[in-house]
Amino acid sequence: MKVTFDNSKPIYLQLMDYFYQQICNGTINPGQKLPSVRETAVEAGVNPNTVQRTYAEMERSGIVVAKRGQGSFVTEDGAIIKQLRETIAEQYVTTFVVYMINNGFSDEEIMAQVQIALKKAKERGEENG
Amino acid sequence: MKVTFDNSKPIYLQLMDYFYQQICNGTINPGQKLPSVRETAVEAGVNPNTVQRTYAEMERSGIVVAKRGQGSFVTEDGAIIKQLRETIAEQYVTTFVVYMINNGFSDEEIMAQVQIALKKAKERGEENG
Amino acid sequence: MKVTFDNSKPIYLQLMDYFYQQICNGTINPGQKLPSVRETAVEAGVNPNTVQRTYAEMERSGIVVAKRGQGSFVTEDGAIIKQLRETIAEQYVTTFVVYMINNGFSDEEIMAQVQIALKKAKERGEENG
Amino acid sequence: MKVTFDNSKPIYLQLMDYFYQQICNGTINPGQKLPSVRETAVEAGVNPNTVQRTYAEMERSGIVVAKRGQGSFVTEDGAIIKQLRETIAEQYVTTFVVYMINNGFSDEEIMAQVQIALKKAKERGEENG
DNA sequence: GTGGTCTAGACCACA
DNA sequence: GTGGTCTAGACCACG
Repeated sequence: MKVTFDNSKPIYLQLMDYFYQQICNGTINPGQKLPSVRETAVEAGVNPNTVQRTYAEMERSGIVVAKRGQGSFVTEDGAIIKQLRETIAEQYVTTFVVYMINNGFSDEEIMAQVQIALKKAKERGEENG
Repeated sequence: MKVTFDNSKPIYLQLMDYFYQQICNGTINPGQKLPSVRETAVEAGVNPNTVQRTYAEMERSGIVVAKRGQGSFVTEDGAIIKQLRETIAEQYVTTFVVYMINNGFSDEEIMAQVQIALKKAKERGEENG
Repeated sequence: MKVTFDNSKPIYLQLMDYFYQQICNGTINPGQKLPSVRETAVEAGVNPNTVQRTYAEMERSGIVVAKRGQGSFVTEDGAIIKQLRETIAEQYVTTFVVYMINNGFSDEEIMAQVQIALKKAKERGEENG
Repeated sequence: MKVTFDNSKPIYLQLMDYFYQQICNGTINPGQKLPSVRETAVEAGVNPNTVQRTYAEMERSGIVVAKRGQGSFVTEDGAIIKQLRETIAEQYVTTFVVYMINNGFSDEEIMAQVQIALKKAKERGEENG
C-alpha cells in the first residue's frame, strides 16, 4: 500500500478515496477482507482512530460490511459496487466540467486538454482499462 | 455578483475561485479595479476579514495588485493572466484524469463521460466560449 | 521566550523573524515541535489569530509543517533551513550595503562602521558564534 | 529622478529616504532648492499629498527649510547634514549587525558577507566613495 | 474611502 | 488539545 496525503482534505476521506479506487479498479474484489484497522493504520502511517473513521464511513455507504470478530469486508453485491463507480465518475466529471466552463474554456479546449492529460498519464505509466 | 458557498472548502478560497473565474473568462479585464474589500464583503454576505484574506491570497499569486488607498487591481500583465488560465486548466484536468484512471476508467469511458457532461451543462444553460 | 514588538512592522512578521532567528541560530532544531498557537499567543502576549498568521506564513515558506491535531513542526530538511539562513543573510546584507552606498559611504567607511557595531554589540553582551 | 516604491513601508518614507540619499551622497548640495511638490509628485508618479508629507517630515528634521513663496531648500548648515549622514549610518549598521548576530552569524561570517555584497554592488555598477 | 492589522470570542474537524 | 476558519468590531496609516 502506498498512499500519500495532502492538506486539501481530511486524511480519513483521502483514505476512503484510496479504498474506493482499489475497489472500483478491481484491485480489491467484492467480498474480500480488508486489512484490519490497526494494520492499515501502521501501513498508512496514520492514527488508528482515523482509519476507524474511514471504515465507519465506508460501512455507512454500504460498500463495506463489518463482521463481528472477523473484520471488515467489501460488499459482495456487485450492483452496489457498480453504482459506486458510476456515482464517483459522474460526480468528478460534473465538477470538472462546470469548473472548466466557468473559467471560460470551450468544449473543444476541454476535450483537447483531457486528451493531452490522458496521454501524459500514460507516459507517467499510470494504467487503466 | 452571485456567489454561493458550500462546505467543501474555506470561503476565502471559494471566493478566490470565483474571482479567478471572472478573470479567466474575461468578465474582469486586466488592469481593472476590483470592488473594495468592504463592498465585496457586503455583496458576498461575508465578513470583510474573509474578503481581505481572499484579496491577500490573490495578491500573493501576482494576479492582483493592491494600491494603498486606491483599491485592488487585476494585474495589467496579460501573460500572467494567461498563465493563470493555463495553470488552472492543467491542475483541474490532471486531477480529474488521474482520479478517473485510478478508479479504473478507460480512456474511451472518460472521453464519453466528459462529452455527456458537456451536453448536460449546455442543457442547464451554462455558457462558455 | 522573550519577544518585544515595535511599530516598524506587523506583529505577525516580527514574530516570524523571531522564530526564524531561533531556527537559524540553532535554538530550535530541525524536526522540533513548536509551541502550540495558543501557547505562543500567551507567551508573546498577543492574540491567537496573530500567531496563527505567523505560523501560516512560515508554513507557506516551507520552514514549518503543520500536522493536524498534532502541532506545528520545523521541517526536518536541513537543506531548507540552511537555505533560509543564507537567504536571510543575503537579503539583509544586500539591503544594508545598497543603502550605505546610496548614502555615499565608501567601502572602507562601511567596513569600519560594521567593525565598530560588532564591537559595541559584544559590549552589550549579545552573543554569536 | 528614478525612484521605485515597494510595499514594505509608506511611500512618503521611501521618498524621504531617496532625498536623504541624494543629500548625503552629494547629488543635492546644501542650500540647493528642491523641486516643487507638484513637480516631484509628477516625476515620482505619486499623489501630491504624499510628497507634501515627505517635505513636511524633512522640514521637521531640520534638513529642509521651506521659504514662503520660494520653495523648499536643503539646509545650508553643513553640520546638520553631516550629522544626518552619521545618524543614518549608525542606525542602519546597528540594525543590520543585531539582526545578523541574532540569526547566529559569527563576526567573520558577517564581515565576509559584507565584503561579498560590496563586490557584487560594484559589479552591478553602483558607485560610492 | 482604501487596504491592512489586531483583538476577542466562537466554532469546527482532526488526532 | 491542535490547527484552521469565521465573525464582529475596532483602529491605523495612506492617498
